[in-house]
Amino acid sequence: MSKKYSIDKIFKALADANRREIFHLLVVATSALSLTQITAEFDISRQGITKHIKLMEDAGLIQTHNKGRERFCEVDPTPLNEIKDWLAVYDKFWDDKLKSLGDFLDKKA
Amino acid sequence: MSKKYSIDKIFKALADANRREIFHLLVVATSALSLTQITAEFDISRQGITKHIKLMEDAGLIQTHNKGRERFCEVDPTPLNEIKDWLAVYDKFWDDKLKSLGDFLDKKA
DNA sequence: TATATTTGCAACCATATAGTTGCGTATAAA
DNA sequence: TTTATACGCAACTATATGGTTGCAAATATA
Repeated sequence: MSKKYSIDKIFKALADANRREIFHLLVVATSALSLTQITAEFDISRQGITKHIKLMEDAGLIQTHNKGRERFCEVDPTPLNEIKDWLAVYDKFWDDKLKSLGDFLDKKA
Repeated sequence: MSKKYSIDKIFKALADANRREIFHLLVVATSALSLTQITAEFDISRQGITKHIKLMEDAGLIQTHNKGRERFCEVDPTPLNEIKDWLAVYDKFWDDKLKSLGDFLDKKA
């Protein structure tokens, strides 16, 4: 089970409020949205949106497909698992640490 | 319960392999580490490390204190909760969606 | 066919990032 | 007191980021 996406790119993609809003918009949308539709929800230009989409696509968070002259975007939450896995390592570490502290205290008692 | 740390800064702090390694080093360390001690583990200069530490300190992921001529760093995992909270929103969203799909199918059956 | 819409590409700008080096200063050790 | 260590500050470089505009091409509509 090799890592499909770069965790650097995933963290970077999420480290921007506009991109997180785009992500949110695509999550709650009932269907794929075109670049123009997404642009309509923001104060930045279409090219700005395009760049954000590109970055998120490279991170695996968004998938796109062309239909006619339009380009539709939809969200793919899979890469979020990389972040969850990264976090889980430390949760486990601190959990184990607490447990061994408990064992230590039990022995003393 | 207001958000103490900027989620932008937290994501940004973690979006760099060197910084994640510094974080890891400080997690597994049994005590606080000085800048020189941290620098010894990396291929970049002390000033480079200093800059990374600053960024992580601004994100709340590291706390520092001076002792004599040395500056000690230790990790603070609290800001990771901001990320967990952010992720949880979407977990809940998709969970609810699945549940209502289940309800829908139950009614049809 | 002529016009309007959606997009991509390229150039550009300002600022941030990731890194360096040099130097001065404070603290500790000889 | 002299020397060595740990650090901060400032300047500098190269590249990335977040944004813009203008223009051309493809597709849809009148």
